[in-house]
Amino acid sequence: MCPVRQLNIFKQLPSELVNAIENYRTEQITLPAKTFLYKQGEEHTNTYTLFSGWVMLYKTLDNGSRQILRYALPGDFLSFQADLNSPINHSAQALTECSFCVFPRQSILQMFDQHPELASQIAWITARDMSLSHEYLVNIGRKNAKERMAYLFLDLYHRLCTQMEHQEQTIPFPMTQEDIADTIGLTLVHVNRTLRSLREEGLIRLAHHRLTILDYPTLAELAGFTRPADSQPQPLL
Amino acid sequence: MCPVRQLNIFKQLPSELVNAIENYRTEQITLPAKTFLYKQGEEHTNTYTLFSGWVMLYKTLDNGSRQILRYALPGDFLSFQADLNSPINHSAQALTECSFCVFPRQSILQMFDQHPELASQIAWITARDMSLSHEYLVNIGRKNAKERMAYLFLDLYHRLCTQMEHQEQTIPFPMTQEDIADTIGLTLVHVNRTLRSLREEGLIRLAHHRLTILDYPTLAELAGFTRPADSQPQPLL
DNA sequence: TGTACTTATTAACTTAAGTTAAAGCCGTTT
DNA sequence: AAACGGCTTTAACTTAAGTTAATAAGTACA
Repeated sequence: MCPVRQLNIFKQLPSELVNAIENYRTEQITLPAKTFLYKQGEEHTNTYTLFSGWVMLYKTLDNGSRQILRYALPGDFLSFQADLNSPINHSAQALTECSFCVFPRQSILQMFDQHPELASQIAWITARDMSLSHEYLVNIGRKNAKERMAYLFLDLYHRLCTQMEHQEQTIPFPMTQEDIADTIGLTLVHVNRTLRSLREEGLIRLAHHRLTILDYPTLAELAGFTRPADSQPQPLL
Repeated sequence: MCPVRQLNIFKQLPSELVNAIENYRTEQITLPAKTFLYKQGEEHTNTYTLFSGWVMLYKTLDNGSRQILRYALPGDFLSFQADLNSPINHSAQALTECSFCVFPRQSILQMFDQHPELASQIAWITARDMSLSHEYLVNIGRKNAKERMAYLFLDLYHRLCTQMEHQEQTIPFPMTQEDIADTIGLTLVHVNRTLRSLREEGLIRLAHHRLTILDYPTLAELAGFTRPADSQPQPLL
């Protein structure tokens, strides 16, 4: 049984409701790093919540290039899309070993039926993801290489800290420089150059898949990063 | 009373439900072109559905630049954000004269209470907007100027056609070249150059705020545009 | 019907980021 | 510990897009 209680999606629900949900059959699965949870173009019948590990979500273009849409962290809700009957429009690939709770469409349908509060939680979560997606639009559309990278680092740093009560300046960083490039709309080579420059200015340290924020204020100023309001799920309206 | 029945958000609801909703007090307002529905940083207590006209939604950066997030077309749902208690994180400005249905937070709260199906409609709509936002991330992050512009034109063309049973190759185009620039992450001057090039290749005509698609297949190929599945609201799960 | 303002157009020049290519590094496997 | 593969780093060169600036064309309204 999946430890449902700690997931974002269920965090603010009254506990008798959570108990009810735990009684639905939900499967828990584990994936090794680099494997796919699902691939763009597949039919999908499940939705997932990420329980542990990092997942990257991306779209692939006809010309073979890739745009990473989002890094999913523990608690995030995956594979929810407007048209559940169409093939899924992006891929989800594990960056580290990951575990998920699986909700077959049928279970969700039943849960919605019996506990309509859930739908408003889903709306809430989708709206929060939307807001993140808008931030990244601004980031890619209107900032230069250093600013984009600083923003990416701070966003991940913050999302991880709020998720995990994690309070160091160092976070795990499982992505490669190519992943960074495909996230912020640059090339691998330019990411490397920019990284060097941030390093030489003493703003960050990034090595062996660990990122350290050395000068938070300067980095935040550079990124145009304003600490997001601490966003716990809450009654929608 | 707002002609609620035709709005996206209510389209698939059973008609006795729509009747119930029409009984809530909803105000209808009209705004002239170039005025604001709301501005980034304001507290907001209403949500809106756009009934007629075009609205642009954008974020403003500290350095004064602007990233347009989305053009809202008739039927779209506005000002819904994850944290309804925080100041709104973007601005909404009318591009043409617009009319809206206003739903005070209190009305929505009541409606949700009595008709939980509404929440899943909201989730559906938010997920659809999310998908559009992802498309634009790909567009800005991984395409060159001509491709981005071709994509923007085709997206608007399609969204307008599905909305309005509009079946010409010419659509109204109320934005300036500066607006285009702030949508696809380019400068005004480069937009003008790119526009000329598309015009010289006989792909489009754009003048006096009207856009004509002259060579759809070539434009679609260039943009990497695949016609989105006709996305009518539908039962969520 | 002219004046004022906003939008569009073009040219000349600069620069940030892309491309290609070659080494070097690191972790894993045998 | 050698050999392999995937990452990272750097350099040299190219180019797409940015900048600045000047002119022209629309549009609104007094």
